[in-house]
Amino acid sequence: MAVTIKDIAKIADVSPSTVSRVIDGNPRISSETTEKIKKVMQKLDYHPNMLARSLARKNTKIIGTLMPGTKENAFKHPFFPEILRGITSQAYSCGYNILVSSAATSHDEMKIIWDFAKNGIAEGLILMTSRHNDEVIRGLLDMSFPFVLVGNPEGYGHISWVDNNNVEAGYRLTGHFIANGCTRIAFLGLSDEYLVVRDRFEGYRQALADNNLAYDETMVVRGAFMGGEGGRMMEELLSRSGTVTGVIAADDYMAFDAIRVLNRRGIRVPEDVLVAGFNNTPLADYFTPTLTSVDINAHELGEKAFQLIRAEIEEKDDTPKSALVGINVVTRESTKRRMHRTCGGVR
Amino acid sequence: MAVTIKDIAKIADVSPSTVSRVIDGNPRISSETTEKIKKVMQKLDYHPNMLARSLARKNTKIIGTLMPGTKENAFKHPFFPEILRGITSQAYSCGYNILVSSAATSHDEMKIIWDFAKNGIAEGLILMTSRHNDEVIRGLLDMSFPFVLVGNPEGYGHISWVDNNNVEAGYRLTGHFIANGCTRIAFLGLSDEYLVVRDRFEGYRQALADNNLAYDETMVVRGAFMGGEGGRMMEELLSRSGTVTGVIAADDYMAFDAIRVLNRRGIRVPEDVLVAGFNNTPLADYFTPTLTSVDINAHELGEKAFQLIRAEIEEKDDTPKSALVGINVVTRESTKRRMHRTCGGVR
DNA sequence: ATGAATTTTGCAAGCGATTGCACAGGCATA
DNA sequence: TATGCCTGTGCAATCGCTTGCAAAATTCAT
Repeated sequence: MAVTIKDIAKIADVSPSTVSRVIDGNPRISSETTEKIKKVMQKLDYHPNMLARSLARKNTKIIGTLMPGTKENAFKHPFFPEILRGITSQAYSCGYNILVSSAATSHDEMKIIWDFAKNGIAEGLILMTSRHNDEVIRGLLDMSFPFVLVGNPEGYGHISWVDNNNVEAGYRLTGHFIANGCTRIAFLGLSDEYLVVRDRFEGYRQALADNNLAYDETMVVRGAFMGGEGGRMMEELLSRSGTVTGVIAADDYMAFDAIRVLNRRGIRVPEDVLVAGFNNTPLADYFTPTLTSVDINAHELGEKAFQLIRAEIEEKDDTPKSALVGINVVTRESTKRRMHRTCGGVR
Repeated sequence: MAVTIKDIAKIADVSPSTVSRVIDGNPRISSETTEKIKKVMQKLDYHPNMLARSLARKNTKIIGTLMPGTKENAFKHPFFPEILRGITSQAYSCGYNILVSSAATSHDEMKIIWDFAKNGIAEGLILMTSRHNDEVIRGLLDMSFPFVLVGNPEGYGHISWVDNNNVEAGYRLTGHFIANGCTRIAFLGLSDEYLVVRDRFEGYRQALADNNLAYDETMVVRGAFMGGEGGRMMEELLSRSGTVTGVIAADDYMAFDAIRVLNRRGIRVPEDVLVAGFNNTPLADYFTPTLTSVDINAHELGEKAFQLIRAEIEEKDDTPKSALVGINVVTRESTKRRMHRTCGGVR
């Protein structure tokens, strides 16, 4: 088989323990023997067997991750992969490895998490599925298995998490509309399903309030976060009575759909109505008009998540930590106010 | 610590070997003892330690994967994550786990692969970065470490791979144009960097030939596969002399850029020119006009890749295997021929 | 030269499983 | 009763590496 620590020991004429200590960089080994052993390792292209090492040391330097399964068609949203990239890049520079899995059903999801936690292969978990079985979280908590949630921790008690400040995101995007002279701003896609949306909406309300704009329920349309309801919602909005000069959609794709409906009715964006979304999908740059959106810095979300879990594992400090990752409002054509007149609006 | 096989053995009043055999489903254990042991395992919520098991069995049921690093800004392209999903879904149903890593530099990339292969943690590798150091492949081959390449294997000798038939993809897409009455079809984005592109181009040429259309070099514009050169290429094409009635871009994003240039010049798609791309990004459905594109079935690519590597590992048959994954031409507005007149064309 | 103090190294017992082989019973056959 | 053959279990070595503790080698002071 492959070359083992014993082979090295034999050839270098020392004991395996000594070799082991050299691998570990233990200062108790004289520099001569260290040199000698290193040379042998080099020559034989020796790589320590991680499994054996992990077994003996009781640490694997492996973190498990669960990506959203098919149902959430979340992979249409490039931020999950981007989070994953953030995780792996940090992991790499810290000498960790990342185990990924994805499950179609929530039952499988739970099974995977459970295995990761129980079979000793992962030392910690990063959870990035949007909704979790409470049971899973409680289970992990009970066995005090380290994990961090990417997303809003609300309702899960005292756990570690990283997230954007979505209230701020909503607030700042709305502020951008207001700064552009919009006063009749609609919100598309409110739902109870995702906390992100609720928070973004909350930011929207706060911004209105802080700018002395009345909150108008007829400007809010409810609908699923994902699932292509944007068009329907926009139509519903238009069928109502009030004037609309701006539309904030809970997600970029929703905004795209909304814009298409507007165009179909001869309403121009941004000339007549300003529109923006969230998540800053690559699409936003290619759509016509290019879409103003809030970037959530997914890569950083992943990096932070990894840092948190690593800290928890290595420092054996299990008091929950958390981190907020900043957002950027990326302004593009869809909210570019014409200078020569105030925003027109429709109806 | 966690409960071990010995604990189970002690409580069930049998030896660890017997427990081990029950875990393994060994038929030599009587059904009574099996039952008894299973009950104990259940009660203590026992999960075998994968590390120990792997060490003893010399198999880990772990496959390593390398995702493209930042540079290739490949994550803009959702097919990489989609391939990964394909891999993980298959892996899950076969009881395997997937280790992912990503590297920024090709040096790091190589180091990762090397580690995966040498430290005994992965039994096989799925390579999905577009270009590899030949050195890596040769190294893997030399140590006869199982791996499969997602992409064109050309130039690597006799190895396992899965890929689309990109020649066919180009052929069929071009055929679609021709069937719609286009005869002056341009190809945007030819380059030597990626074999995919070369193959797609080859298909384009074959389709022209098979339909008795002359191949015209002035209809081909070279340019980088990724990197936003689509606009520039389209302009270059327009600055040339010939009539153009159709544009095939080597990639969707290129096509989007091209369409924008066309629109800016008052040339309408599809009324004046038909346009299509490859890869069927989600964007294709949202762009105006919606874009005809070739879907590469990334998910299936991933599934197949996993199946291949698994077969190679478990059957210990290291004769290289390969699989082609079918493609679909998804026709959308951008190539929808107006019925009342033939395709106009420009210049 | 001698004993103490300090390095430097080796022994051997794990880590938690697997597995070839031996062994204990039970049963049928001679 | 002895022999042979199953069937079901257990022993103990093994996988490759780590680590507490003790032994050996070296250094230093006296």
